[in-house]
Amino acid sequence: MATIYEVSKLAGVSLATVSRVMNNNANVSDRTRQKVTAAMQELGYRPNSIAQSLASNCSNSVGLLVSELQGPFYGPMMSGIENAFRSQGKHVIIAAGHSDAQREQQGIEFLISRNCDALILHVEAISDDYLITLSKDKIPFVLINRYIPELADRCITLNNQLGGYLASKHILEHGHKNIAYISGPLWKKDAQDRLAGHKQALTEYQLDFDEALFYQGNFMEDSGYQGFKQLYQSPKPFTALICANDEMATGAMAIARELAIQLPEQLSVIGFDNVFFTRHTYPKLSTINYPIHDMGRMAADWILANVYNKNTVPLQTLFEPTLVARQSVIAIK
Amino acid sequence: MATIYEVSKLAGVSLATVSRVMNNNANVSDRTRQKVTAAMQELGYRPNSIAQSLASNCSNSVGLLVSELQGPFYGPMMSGIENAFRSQGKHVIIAAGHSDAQREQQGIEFLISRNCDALILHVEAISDDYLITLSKDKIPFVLINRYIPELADRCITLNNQLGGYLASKHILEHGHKNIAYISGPLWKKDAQDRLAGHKQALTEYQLDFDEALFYQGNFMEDSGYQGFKQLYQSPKPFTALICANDEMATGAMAIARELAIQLPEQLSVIGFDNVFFTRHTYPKLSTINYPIHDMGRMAADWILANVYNKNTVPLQTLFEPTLVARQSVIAIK
DNA sequence: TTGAAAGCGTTACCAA
DNA sequence: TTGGTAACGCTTTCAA
Repeated sequence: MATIYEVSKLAGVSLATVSRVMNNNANVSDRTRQKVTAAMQELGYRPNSIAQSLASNCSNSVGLLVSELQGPFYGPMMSGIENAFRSQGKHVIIAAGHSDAQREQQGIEFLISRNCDALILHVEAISDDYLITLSKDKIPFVLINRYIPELADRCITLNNQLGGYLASKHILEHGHKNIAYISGPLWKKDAQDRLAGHKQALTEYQLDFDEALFYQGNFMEDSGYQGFKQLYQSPKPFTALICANDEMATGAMAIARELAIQLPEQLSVIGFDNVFFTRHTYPKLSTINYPIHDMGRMAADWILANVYNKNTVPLQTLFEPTLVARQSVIAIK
Repeated sequence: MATIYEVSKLAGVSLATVSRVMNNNANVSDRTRQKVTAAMQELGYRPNSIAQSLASNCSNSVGLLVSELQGPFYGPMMSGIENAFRSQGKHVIIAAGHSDAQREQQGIEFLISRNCDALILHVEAISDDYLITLSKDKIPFVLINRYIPELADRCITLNNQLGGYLASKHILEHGHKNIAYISGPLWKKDAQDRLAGHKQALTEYQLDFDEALFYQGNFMEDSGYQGFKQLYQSPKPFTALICANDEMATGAMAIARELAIQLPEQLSVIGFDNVFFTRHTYPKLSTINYPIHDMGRMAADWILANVYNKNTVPLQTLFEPTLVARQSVIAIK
């Protein structure tokens, strides 16, 4: 591989000059620039990005930590992020944290050891304290789907409470009064907020929240399955079910069908997230849109602006969910 | 950040010695090793991986090019790969090629410019010739889901023909005789092979392949939808539908339902790939399992063995599909 | 506008 | 078993 040294020799200029035309930075005369460019072409020169990183103290890489590489939620987020960075010549290094505090921490350390210029973190289990401490290090990072007051400006979040409210309101508007709710694990802030939104809507409609119609799941399909089974066995009847995410809604629909419940005639169901497979369920699942792709893009923009000093779109940290009404919610008879 | 130099000073040894204990390579006396380790600890020393890369001419990074970061297929593959590498201290840089020749090529060049030690490529549009030429460069790579005779030892593939055969046989065993087929784009080898397997099964059952019951889709959901619509309008009746992947099967099921066709009573459907959402369809989709996670892992193992000289599991390049019988295929009445 | 030279933080070779 | 020192391929002052 040709080096900058060979280019400079062939072009009859100094290293510094070659470096300048590469970064088309300083003032280089047209004539010189041409000579250098020609030499590069002739040698098929490609700058060594590692050497550039070492000399400039900038690796042009950003670390991305997600809970899972698979599953419907993170794909669109990664996609938005990769896109934004690649067009700017930055690359993204991925790691999975598996919603486990220790593995998340290992992931972060791994990414740091890779000399990333910045981090995008979708972490769930790691403590606020750890992140606050981390923010005192020199490595910049942005948080997706997590709000820590001390780090407010780098938290890109969804208004989960509003989402929960919209879901419940949609159900309530269809005349349902006996509504079951399967939540996410309540140690997670988003699960809490979605539930809070639900309660808010209930209050608005002068309905009481009924513990007997509540089940705490873990955001995974199977807990929707188990949750529904349990709720169904309770003496309380209900005509609608709100699930705090689409995966649990899918699990619930599966068991409902096994129990020979007609959907949506006998039971209206609504999910949350609007992952792509909600289009594949039958009936098509009504849900709340989580603009995760855009939020990923925004995280990338934040870093482009704050770390790489690029001009980007105006930064935004709070995103709004919207209702996606499909066919799984119908008016009560 | 502490450097190796400060460590050497604090420990009272040379740079070389510190480097040795880091790579716990050469013969270092216990006493010296201890001193150095203590010094590292005291300074909170972390090696600079960029400098290591430059000096050792090894970036410890491998590039991963997939068609899409989102969608159900690539997640499990990326997951298998990331896992295998991280446990070995390698990191993976991702890029998307979007099934477009030019973007795939740009992706490869981008990854090369990042000084990856090796590449894992899931490319569809780029030509064999390009890849053969690339193989003459010094950068090693392995191909997933693509077979090029000249590069046979680095092609990790599925026996797609067998898969197509299994799918059709499953349908045939249930007594169906009028079978429609929605294929992938036939410029893709996997689409061809799956179709060939279908024809093979047909022959075995002494049935003719009927052009009127064939539609060429593009592996995307909507082409399943459109394909079914068209097939259904043709005068030929059919009792079973084979789709060359699960996404198209989902699209087909959606329109079938719109047309008030009872599934699976009036129409049996089988897909291909066994992506996770096949569990969410109704009826649950029978399909052919594509062990993409394992194949990703194997690609990683190949690189670990051939590029990083690690001992791994025995290498395997050809994988076998298996039938996953669920509820979308029933015997003809 | 250009060049010389000192880094950047390691590894790896050659001596001792 | 250790140390000295030249790479690795660039960027970035500082001078000219």
